[in-house]
Amino acid sequence: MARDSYHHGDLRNALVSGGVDLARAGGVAAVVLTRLARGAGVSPAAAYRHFPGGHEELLDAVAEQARVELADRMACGVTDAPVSADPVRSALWRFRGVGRAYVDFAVEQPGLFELACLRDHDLAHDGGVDALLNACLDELVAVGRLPTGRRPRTEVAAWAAVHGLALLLTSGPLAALTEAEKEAVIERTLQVVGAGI
Amino acid sequence: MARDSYHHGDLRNALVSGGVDLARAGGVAAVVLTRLARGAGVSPAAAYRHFPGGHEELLDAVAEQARVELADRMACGVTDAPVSADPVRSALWRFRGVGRAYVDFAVEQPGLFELACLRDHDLAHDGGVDALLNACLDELVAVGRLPTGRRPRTEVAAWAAVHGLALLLTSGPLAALTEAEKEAVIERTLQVVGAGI
DNA sequence: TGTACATCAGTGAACGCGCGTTCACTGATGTAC
DNA sequence: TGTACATCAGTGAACGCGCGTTCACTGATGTAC
Repeated sequence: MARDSYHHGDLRNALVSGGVDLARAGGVAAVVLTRLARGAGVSPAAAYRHFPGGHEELLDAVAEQARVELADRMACGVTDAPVSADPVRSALWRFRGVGRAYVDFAVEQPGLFELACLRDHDLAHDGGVDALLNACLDELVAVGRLPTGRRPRTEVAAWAAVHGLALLLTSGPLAALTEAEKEAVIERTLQVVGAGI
Repeated sequence: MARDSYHHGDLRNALVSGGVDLARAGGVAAVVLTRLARGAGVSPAAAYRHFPGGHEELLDAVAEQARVELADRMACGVTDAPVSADPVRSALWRFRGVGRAYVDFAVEQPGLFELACLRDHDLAHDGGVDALLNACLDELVAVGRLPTGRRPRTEVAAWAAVHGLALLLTSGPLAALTEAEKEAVIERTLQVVGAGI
């Protein structure tokens, strides 16, 4: 954190990764520019040289990083899914894995998850949440599990279910549930979505 | 708003309903104690006589009111649902109606919806969101549409779907959708949930 | 190879805003006698 | 029926905190000549 020379050398990255740490611990509200600068051993004004847009721009950068971590986690959920001889089963496992990863990330990193949901009004970026989800659904169409006619907007339905579940579990009425109960409601929700598409 | 006598007479109610108005317009962030008192024609300190817990207690009261409005709306969604000769179809329409009302409320009153979701960690209150939803699911069991074994935690799955959808539509990436597209994603989501339970 | 100078990354101190909260005090109300 | 007094609902002014943001200024870096 502290530095030797007058110039920091990599302040922008230091601020973003410090912001991720703050977000991990306390969500959006914890990502305070002043505290962040102090954490990097720098005066508050120094941050403005790297983020001309001030706090908002800094928050966007941290949120983007959070989104990358979420997407990574979801990609793992797909990769690590069991593989069956039956391509339909395999596709369902992957679809399930991507949803499961979304919820798991939210439960394990509620602060980062909150950031990831922030100001993400751009649906078009590749490699993001929706791209991964869409790939799974496309595969379900390809293997014949999901009729083409029902493909449109199915990604929204699936996303809504895991998104809502994530919020109910982290910042909602289900936050007080035991681990076992959380596990059970996650399973049931994924089951309903898997059966309903 | 302005008053004639030195004593207001009904300040507590005036503050709560003023809070609802502010929330309707700007969500939680708009429910500012100072502004609220000014709106009621009263000094800020006066509010503390009716809400010893200060801002937090006031917010709780406003949130409770928002929850009542949401529950009313959901009750209408059940009441106004089409009735069929087939009890299974009727039960499904009512189930669908309750979810639809939840999402509609969120879309039409995003500010109030935000309040309603705030600090509602009490699942046990009757007449609330979960009570209405549970009643619909119990009916689906009664008419034989939902096997008893699958009844547990199904209310969470259904809630999660409409809750997530509501948030994606109001404060999420789907906020920019056209009315027609919103309508379509709501329909598809309700369809998936209805089919999946 | 050294020197002048533009440029860039920092300092540190302070400002300002919004908001929740407090405090000593006052105006009205109602009740005991 | 009137009067003293406790009680309660208000006033208004100010405090304090947290935080984003700004400004004049300084320390380091690198490049032209």
